Amino acid sequence: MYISELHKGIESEITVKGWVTNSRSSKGIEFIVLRDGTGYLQCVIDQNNVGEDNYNEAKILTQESSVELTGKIIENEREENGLELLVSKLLIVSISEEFPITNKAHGVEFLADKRHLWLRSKRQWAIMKIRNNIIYAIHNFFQKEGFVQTDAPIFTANAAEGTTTLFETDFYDNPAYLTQSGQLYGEAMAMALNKIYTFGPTFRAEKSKTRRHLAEFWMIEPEMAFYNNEMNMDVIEKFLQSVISEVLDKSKTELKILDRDTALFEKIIKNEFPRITYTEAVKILKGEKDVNGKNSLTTLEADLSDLKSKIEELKKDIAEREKMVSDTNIKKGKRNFIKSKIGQLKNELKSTEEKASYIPQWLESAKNFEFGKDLGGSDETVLTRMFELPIMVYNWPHEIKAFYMKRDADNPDFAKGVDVLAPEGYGEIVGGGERETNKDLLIEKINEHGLPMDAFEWYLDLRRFGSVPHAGFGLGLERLVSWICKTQHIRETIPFPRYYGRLTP
RNA sequence: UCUUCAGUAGCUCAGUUGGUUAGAGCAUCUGACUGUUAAUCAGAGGGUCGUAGGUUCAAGUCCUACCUGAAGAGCCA
Repeated sequence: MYISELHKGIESEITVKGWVTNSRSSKGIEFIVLRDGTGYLQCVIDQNNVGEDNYNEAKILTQESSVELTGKIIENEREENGLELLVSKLLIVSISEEFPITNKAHGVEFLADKRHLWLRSKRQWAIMKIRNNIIYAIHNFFQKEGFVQTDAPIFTANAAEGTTTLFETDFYDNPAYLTQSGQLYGEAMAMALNKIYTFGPTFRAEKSKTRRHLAEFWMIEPEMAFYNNEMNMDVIEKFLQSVISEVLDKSKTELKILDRDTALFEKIIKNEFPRITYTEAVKILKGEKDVNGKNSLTTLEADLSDLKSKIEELKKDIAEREKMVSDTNIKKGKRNFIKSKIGQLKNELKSTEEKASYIPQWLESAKNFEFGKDLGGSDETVLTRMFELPIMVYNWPHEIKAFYMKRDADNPDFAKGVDVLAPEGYGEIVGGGERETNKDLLIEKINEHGLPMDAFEWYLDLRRFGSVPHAGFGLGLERLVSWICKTQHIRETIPFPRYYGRLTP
């Protein structure tokens, strides 16, 4: 029986198969926390119940040893899931060698090296389950809305946007690149199937070293025929609300394990997202325009002074606890507990100081933002800080957007693109817009970007044969997972992350 | 690519102004304990201080270069 189904078997005799994730012992009694991939369960091995042979076997169980345990399921309020297994029989499947990942703290590099084992830990388990639910919710939404899922190729002859670095491979003695977007192919398929979406891996060879970047990530790219950018934004909003609402519903346990506050999500699924133009966004960023009485520059300054007082508090707290540790009368266990708390506080202090040190730079960068430029990571953080919900920034200067973005006839300097910025500093999770339908403008743009025209002949065909207005967007799956799970780094959101400097395991 | 910080036991870290034989917790092993929740208690083993040079009577500690990692910027989803 799977641990997730045990509530059906209370008071009955069942067998669970899994791995020992933690064990504690006392004389004549062993407590084992078993995980089977579907959940966690405390199992009690009492010498009086299992007999001496089984009990002696239980004593040699190491972390991650695999076992089959038979016994009676009983209710126990002290446990997280309210259940406990009174073991009557123990069968060892395999005794594990010393497991490198313990229940204590580990550094990021060590965990990344041991990713294949790290995935077994509770937090990673919860993230992977949420990732799965997000993927399911995405398909669910599009399928219900009548979209057809199609696939774009991974090998491509050239760049879609030309600006970013590509991974080059050898394709039968010719250079080929790993795709950085399936969008152009999505457009072709939308002309054949109307509303479509692609769901596949994409690759960017940028040497980005931030907590928001991966070299290999999964992207969802819907494309809709006969849609303009306003309709596109409506879809994005409905889509994100639908996914979040489904995750809220299905991933309660996992969100709790991650200690994720879901109040924000409740608001998101009930309220329209603010839509602001790039021009407005710049004004807000520079502090020239307030949002609900809030000014970006003063908000940032207030954040800074909050951080500073937090730093003082932490320092005081640490000093007090260090005094407690130096007391010789204190019990060893208590002292270790305080020591580990001090370690935690020191880490918190370090990251708070780091954060505080960046704010003045962010302030400068916000104040001096040059109209016409793309929003940087810090600008996005400042901007989203002004709103509670995700925000949609639309109508961007056409020069900083891709060649296929539709020019706004009323404001020729702008293109009908839209970016969705996630709250809490998670940045851009969606980028999209309406596509250019004017073939001559497209040709002009392709030349401007210095792209090889012959590689885009097929794309221009889409404008030659029954061209229609159409729009779409791209969602970075890992960015969404990262935000929903509130992870420290995007590398926790994919089973085996690939990023600058990381190719194994 | 740039800026800042870091690299000491299997893991997480401490190591004061350069000064005796390099320290703790966890993990491992041995023992104690009949309801533990990161269990606790007693004991044991475990080190090329990232690498290479240099300064010095003396370097984990100071200097230089390189390697690796982290955070941020740039670029982006």
